Amino acid sequence: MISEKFLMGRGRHELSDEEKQVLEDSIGSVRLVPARKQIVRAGDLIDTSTLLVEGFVCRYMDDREGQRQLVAVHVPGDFVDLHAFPMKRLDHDIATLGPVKIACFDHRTLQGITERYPHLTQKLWFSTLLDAAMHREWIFRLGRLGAEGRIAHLFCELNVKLEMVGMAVDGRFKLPMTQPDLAEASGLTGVHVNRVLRALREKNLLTFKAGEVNILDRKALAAVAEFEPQYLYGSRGD
Amino acid sequence: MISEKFLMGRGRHELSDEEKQVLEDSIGSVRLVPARKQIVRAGDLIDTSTLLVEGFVCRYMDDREGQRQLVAVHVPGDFVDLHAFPMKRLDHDIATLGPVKIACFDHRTLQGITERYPHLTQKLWFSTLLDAAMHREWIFRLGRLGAEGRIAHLFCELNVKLEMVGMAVDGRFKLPMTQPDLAEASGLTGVHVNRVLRALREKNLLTFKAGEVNILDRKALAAVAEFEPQYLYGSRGD
DNA sequence: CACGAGCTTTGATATGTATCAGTACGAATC
DNA sequence: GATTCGTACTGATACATATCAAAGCTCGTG
Repeated sequence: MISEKFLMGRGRHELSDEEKQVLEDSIGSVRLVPARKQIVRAGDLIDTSTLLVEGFVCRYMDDREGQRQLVAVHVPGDFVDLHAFPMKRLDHDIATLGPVKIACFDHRTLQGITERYPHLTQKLWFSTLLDAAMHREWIFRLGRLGAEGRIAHLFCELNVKLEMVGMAVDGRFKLPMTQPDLAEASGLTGVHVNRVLRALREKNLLTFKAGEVNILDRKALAAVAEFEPQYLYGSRGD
Repeated sequence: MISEKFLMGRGRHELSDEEKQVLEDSIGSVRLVPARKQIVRAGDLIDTSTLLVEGFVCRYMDDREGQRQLVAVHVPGDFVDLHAFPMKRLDHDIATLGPVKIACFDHRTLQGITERYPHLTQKLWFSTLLDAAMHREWIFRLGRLGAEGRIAHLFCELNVKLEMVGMAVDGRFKLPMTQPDLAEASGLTGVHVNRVLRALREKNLLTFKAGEVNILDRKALAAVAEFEPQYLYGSRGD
C-alpha cells in the first residue's frame, strides 16, 4: 500500500479499512523525482497535493538576497502540501533533498472525500495541523535556543519522526542534508554549523557524517535541545 | 453578529448566509476575560474552541527557564484555537494581552458542522491553515531577519491584519503590548527592543508609544521587514 | 585517472545582540 | 501629595555568531 505510512505513529489505527482504501484509491499518479529539484513554486496555482512515499523534501522561503530559510523538512508518510487543497496556492517553495517517490492526489478527488467521508476529512485536517505544530516548535527553536540547541533540536525531531515510520533505529538514520542545508534550517551560517557539529561530537552527543546521523546520547541531546516530543504526536489523549 | 469578523478580508464573502448563521448559532457562550490572564494551558484536554471577538490574545511556549516565546498574536475575527478541535489538546499556552471578549464553540457542535456542512468545514480548515502560514512567516522572520527586520515585520503583519477587520486606519492602531512582549515575540531582549524602536523612530518609519502604533512610512518599513502580505490572505486566486 | 565543483574544516576578525547595572518617568494607590 | 511599581530608556562590557579567507576532502564526470 503506497499510502501505508500516512499518519503512521499518529493515529493511523483510527482510520477504518474502508478509509485507508479510499485514500489509497485516491492516488492519481506516483512519480519519482531526483535530488535537489524544485517540486512547487510559491504562488503557483495548484490542483494536486503530494504525499511523500520515499525520501526527503523540504519547504522553504527566500529572503531578498535569495538566501533560503527552511520552514519544514518532510519524511515519508507526510502529506507535504495537503494544505494547498483548501488554500489553492502555496506561499513558499518545495524542493527535494535526496531523490524521492511521491504520490499525487487530485484536488477534485479530495473534494469528493470531504463530501462523503467526514471522519477521514478530519484526519486529513489533523495532519495539516501537525505541520502547524511543528512550525510552532521551529519558532520556539529559532527564537529561544542558541546554535547548539537549534541543531540538536532538529536532529531530535527528525529522529522521532523517522522512528515512527521505521526509518530510524537506535538513534541512527540517513539524512540527505549538507551542513549548509542545516544552516538554512536553523538561521545560522554554514561555517557556524560546522563548529556546532564539532562541539556536539566532542560532547559525545551525536555524529553527522556523509549523510548519516548517529545520536549517541539521546537524553543529553534532548536536554540541549529543550526537546519534548509530544507535539509530534498531535498531543492527543490516547 | 458576534462572529461577523471571522474570515473578514479573507473570503468571508464565500460563506453563504446559511453558513454564517450556522456558525453564529454554534456559539455556546460569550465571555469577557481581563488583561494578562491565561485562557488555556498546554496539555489540557479541551472541548471548546475560542473565537476572538474583541481585544488581543497571544499564544506562547516556555523555555526551560520559563522565558516565553510568542508563536502568534491574534486579533478580532481569529479563531484562536480551532486547531484544538481536531487535535484535542494544545501544545502551547494561550493568554490575553489586553482585556478581551471571546465566543466559545463546543466541539460537539463543531462535529455536527463537519458532518452536515462540508463547505463550511473546509472554510474552518482553511482558517487554521492561515495560522500555519503565519507560523511559517514567523520562522522566516526569526531565521533570516535581524532585530530591526523582526520588529518591523511584526508591526507590518499586525497592521494588515487589523486593517482587514477595520481596526487600523492609515497605519495607526492600538496594541496592548509592552516592549518586553515585543521581545518575546521576536527572540530578542527587552533592552534591545527598546534600542530597535528608537532606531525605527529615528528613521521616521514608525512610533510606538503607550500602546499605540503609528506607521509613518509603510513602504520603507515593509522593505526593512522584507514583508510581503500575500500569506495573510491565504494566497488565494481571487 | 585527472579534474572540478561542492562540501567540510580551520583561523582571524568584525558585528550584532545579550547582559549587567542602573536612572527616569508615569500611572495607580494610599 | 508621597509612594510604589511597572515600563521606558541609557551606558559599559561580554559573548555568540557572522564574515572573510583559504586549505583539504570527496565524489561525480569527462
